[in-house]
Amino acid sequence: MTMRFQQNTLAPPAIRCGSPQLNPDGSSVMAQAIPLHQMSPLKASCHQCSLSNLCLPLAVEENDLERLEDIVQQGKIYNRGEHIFDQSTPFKSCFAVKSGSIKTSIITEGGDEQVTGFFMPGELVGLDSMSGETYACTAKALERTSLCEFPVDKLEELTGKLPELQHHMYHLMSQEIQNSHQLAMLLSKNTAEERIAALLLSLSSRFRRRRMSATNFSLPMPRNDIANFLGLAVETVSRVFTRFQNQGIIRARGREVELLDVEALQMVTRDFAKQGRQ
Amino acid sequence: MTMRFQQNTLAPPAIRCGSPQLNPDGSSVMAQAIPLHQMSPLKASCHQCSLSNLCLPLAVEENDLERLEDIVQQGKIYNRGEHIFDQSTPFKSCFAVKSGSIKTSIITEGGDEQVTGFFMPGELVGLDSMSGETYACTAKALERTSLCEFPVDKLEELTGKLPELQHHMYHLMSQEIQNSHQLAMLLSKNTAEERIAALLLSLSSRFRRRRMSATNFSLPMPRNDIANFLGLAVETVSRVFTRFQNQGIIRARGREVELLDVEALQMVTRDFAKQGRQ
DNA sequence: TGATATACTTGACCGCGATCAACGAGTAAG
DNA sequence: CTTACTCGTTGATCGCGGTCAAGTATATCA
Repeated sequence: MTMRFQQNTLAPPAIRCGSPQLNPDGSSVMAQAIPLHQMSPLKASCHQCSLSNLCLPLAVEENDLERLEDIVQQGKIYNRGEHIFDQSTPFKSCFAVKSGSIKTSIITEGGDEQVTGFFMPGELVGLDSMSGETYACTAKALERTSLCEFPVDKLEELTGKLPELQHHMYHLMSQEIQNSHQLAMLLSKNTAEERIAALLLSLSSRFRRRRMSATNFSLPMPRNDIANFLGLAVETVSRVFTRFQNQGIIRARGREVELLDVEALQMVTRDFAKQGRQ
Repeated sequence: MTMRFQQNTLAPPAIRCGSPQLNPDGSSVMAQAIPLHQMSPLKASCHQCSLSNLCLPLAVEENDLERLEDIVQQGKIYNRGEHIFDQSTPFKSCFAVKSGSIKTSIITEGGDEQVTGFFMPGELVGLDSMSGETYACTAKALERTSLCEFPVDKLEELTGKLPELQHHMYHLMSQEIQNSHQLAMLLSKNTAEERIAALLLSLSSRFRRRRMSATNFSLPMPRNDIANFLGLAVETVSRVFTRFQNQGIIRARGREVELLDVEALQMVTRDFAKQGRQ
């Protein structure tokens, strides 16, 4: 019983061998429909969560789901721009994004920032922090965002009892490493156009996973964060966006993006320019 | 009882808060002294291994060490340049470096390579592969290298029973993520000189951890791999090495390196050029 | 309605580092 | 010894993308 769930990947689906497999049961209820300020101290209900096939419950038997619900604190709401934790916050919990989106970044003592990831509903934040007393990065809500909190001590205890869950944790962390390697690859080998194309495709496939439009979505993050994440200047990001637009590959107005020619985007990411050489 | 072990980090010690803590018992037996072709089907002896305070045994009680020894296949020897696994090899095991060193890299379908890490004695390879059917990268011995093999199915089973070991696995994987983030940061923000200084300091601290000279060592990898890892051209690496040499910061002849002025190297990594601005 | 940010775009310039090319040095095989 | 190879160094040129600068939305708030 091997469950696969690709979290937060940058690699275009075609490259990442075996593109994201979706459980073919369409849960139709959208996560966004959560009533505001649902500060319910009531018991969490992973059972009813529309993301249960993406999030941690994915790896938990129906019978054991209750044990996961016992440890999770559900539904904390963060406003746009709000800090969730930073490098000086004592590490206590991992967070699953329920709705909205967040960014994580490392901030050096020199003051400059490196965005290390964007996290969208169903994805788990904080896996990079499981080796220290404080969080290894800073997390900020990119929009109004709802998070489920998993205290790590409880979580570790539970994974010790549920082999499937433990396996899934290894799985997720391993994938986080792979994503980061992909990012490194992107940063060291690829042009500005290739990087941006890769990001757009990554976002696209992550929207698709949530059964939303894969070609028509709005970017959760400002150009600024895109630039930082991809190791570019904001101006360059802007230029590439307009270049893509002029080529008819995308249509972008502000954060609203429409992918007009996904194939073309994929062509950009694969190194067709370099193919002649090797 | 929290054990800390920094594996394979790129961040200069001063940045990485709380520099690597060493268990103050100096085990003097060198790992290199392993007789060639010791294909011993005999039981492994983590007890006697000089790296037991760096490697997985670090997180296992004296009493339980035997259970770890039960699952490990010890002492496989690989020659310089020899493949250990690649992206098409079915994922089966993680490997601990016993002596020598290896590099891991991703190779795209386009044929170009991105070196994702160098692994030295006491460090665990394969953590990025725990989410797929095959390894996520390609591993190659940089020199004559001896590895201990941990079959993952057995390992997962064991970590389910030994909470300390499970915790340590999370710890290591988390650190792998952090390292990769540090690399991404380096690649997207830092100049050639800063990247190379960071690598030299990283290697230095990893040699120190093994109680070897932190200022006088020989690079396990060719310039080629350094360049690839740091997202630079070989020529640039060469130029920076000679520049550092002319500045009296290092002395390098071939792979033999001597760090003459560690402080200066640290100065290079911190962004003193940028300090005026922010 | 205005004012003050913040986000995004576009243009002009220039520097770091890639690229191309040649060369030196060490090693192995004949 | 030559030949062929890999590895490392150094020089000359050029282009991508960073930087600086100005201008244009789009917000938020008094």
